[in-house]
Amino acid sequence: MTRPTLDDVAREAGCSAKTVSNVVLGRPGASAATRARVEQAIARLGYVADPSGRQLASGRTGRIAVVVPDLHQPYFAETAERLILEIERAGMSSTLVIAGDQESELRAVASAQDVDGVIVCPHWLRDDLFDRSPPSRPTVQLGSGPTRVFDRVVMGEYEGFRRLTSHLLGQGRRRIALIWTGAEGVAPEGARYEGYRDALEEAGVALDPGLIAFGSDWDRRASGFEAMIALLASGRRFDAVLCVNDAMAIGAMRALRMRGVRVPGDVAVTGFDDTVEGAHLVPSLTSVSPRTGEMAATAVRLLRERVEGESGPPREVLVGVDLIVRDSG
Amino acid sequence: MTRPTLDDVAREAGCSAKTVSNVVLGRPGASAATRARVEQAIARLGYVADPSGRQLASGRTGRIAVVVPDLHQPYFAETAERLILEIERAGMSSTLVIAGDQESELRAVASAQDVDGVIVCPHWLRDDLFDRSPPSRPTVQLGSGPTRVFDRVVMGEYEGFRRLTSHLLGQGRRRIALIWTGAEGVAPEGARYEGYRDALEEAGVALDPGLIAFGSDWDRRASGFEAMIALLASGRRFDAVLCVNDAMAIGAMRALRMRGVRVPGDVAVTGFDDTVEGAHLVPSLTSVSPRTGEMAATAVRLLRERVEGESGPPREVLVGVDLIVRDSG
DNA sequence: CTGAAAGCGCTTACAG
DNA sequence: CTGAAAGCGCTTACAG
Repeated sequence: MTRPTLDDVAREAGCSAKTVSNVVLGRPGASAATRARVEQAIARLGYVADPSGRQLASGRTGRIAVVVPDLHQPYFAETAERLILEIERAGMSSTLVIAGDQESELRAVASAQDVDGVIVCPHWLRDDLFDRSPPSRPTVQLGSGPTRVFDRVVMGEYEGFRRLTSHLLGQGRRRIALIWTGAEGVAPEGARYEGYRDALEEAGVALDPGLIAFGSDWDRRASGFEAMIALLASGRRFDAVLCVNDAMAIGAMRALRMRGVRVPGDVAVTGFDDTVEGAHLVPSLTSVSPRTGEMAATAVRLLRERVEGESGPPREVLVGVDLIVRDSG
Repeated sequence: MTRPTLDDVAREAGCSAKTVSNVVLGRPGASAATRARVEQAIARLGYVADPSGRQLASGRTGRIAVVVPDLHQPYFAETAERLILEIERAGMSSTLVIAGDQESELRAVASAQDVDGVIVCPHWLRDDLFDRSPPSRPTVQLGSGPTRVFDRVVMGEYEGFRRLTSHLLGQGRRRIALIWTGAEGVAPEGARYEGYRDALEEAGVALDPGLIAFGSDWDRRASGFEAMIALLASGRRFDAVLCVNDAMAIGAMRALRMRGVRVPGDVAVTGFDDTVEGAHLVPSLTSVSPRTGEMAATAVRLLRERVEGESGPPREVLVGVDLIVRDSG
């Protein structure tokens, strides 16, 4: 009553193990008649290939590691879900690594074990970390980040922020605040910021640095709340606020509601990520949707190519975004 | 420049592979001197054991499958996160399976491959499904569900609902509605319902079946919304609503806000699960916290015992809950 | 198109 | 306390 092995099937079918292996792997090298005999034997014995033997012999695990900083923030949960389903669709399995700090995030990439490759949604990684501990497996990065050593799938952050800003300007709003992640006083930079800046410039509206508020990002919702409280306390007037992501927008809306500011009447609020949570808020959150399905599929494709031996320099694929106008602005 | 193997280490240390294996596995059977030589050799060569060889030889993968219906509902995302971190703490790795329908949920349990055991948060499973396809690996169930074939870790659902109901009664509320999951007209049953019923009975308040509203549960938030719209449309008076979980409470609050009903002034609202999302709502959601950390740790412990050979009938561990009173009721 | 044999990198009785 | 050998269940050149 022990599990049947490849040899059992071979004996049952009257052929060699090699032939059974060929049939199981769907390879050529088996006449139709032999193939049929093997398939019958497999069905009769209820044979299922043992992954351990296969892994040891082939050097492939058929498994991909997905690395995210956490699962309690909707963006990462939804991204992980997309990736896992996409990996399964590709006939592989996955292992989800939750890397809650820089050390574990680095280890997940530099010491990946028991997987053919890694897809990482980075939070703390920087290029220089890999000088001493290079990735142990082919690695693809999903989402923005400061690293340039892997293949990258990036979302249209510039495009998204530019379109959000233009959309608010189109409503006649002129005092458009920005809720940003990072230390107070460190000037914003990067694609999202440039999209905001360029849209204002195009409309001839001066960018007021006093309208930029910072959240510390230990928790996205909490830091959006914190940033908005600070912005309100500053006494500056504003009629819209662009938040760097949905989670911070949710925190910001909470602060506005507590202070009795009406959304979108007094202030329009926008997010970025198009999370389910934002869609269910009242008022529902205007946001930018990053086409996460396409991003996940692209990340899996790039990684599989690397696993198959693709060398060459790091590649970058830019995936488009969609503006999702809802009730908040 | 190929990876060093156990034999390389043995040669370097001047001993047999078996001894190296003993040292790596932290087993007795190696003098202090030998152990030191082996450890030096390991460090010198940068040896890391290959999981494939280990798996094939030992019959153990060191990996546990975690099965959830999805990751975009906060309860499942947070539960998966807890489990994965707990599994890692136990020195094992995990593979997260997202089973979006009954067939894949059953397959994840009945045809688990390449793992030592399975922890499932069931959504569609029923006992009779396992008559024909029994679990292929030791399996533990986390959360309530209609199955009795595995070890189960269940939360204090009865206690939680009873305490929530008593809490609302203590505020003087008497018309306490219930937002439930399931088909219209199918009488509610189970621990949560009994907690509600018994608390009302204890207070001498008659249970009004007209105050029970049903959501179809294809999406929790959406079905909470749907159920509340129907309840409001029924014209029945109520001053509180107990929702079967946080996600449905979030949908219900959205409906109340849309209709201009004040929370908690006109109607108190409570959830169940204590999700981060509920805590960030305005007004923040009163809920019951299931001690998810303890549940996850218990599930992992039970499963490891089964993997180690524990036989015996299915066990059940009841984990307590905490009442979390916030602003919504 | 198919076979017999070697080998992937470990662990595990079996000896001593 | 340690060694030599067999074996886990596959795949992969090598032959024919």
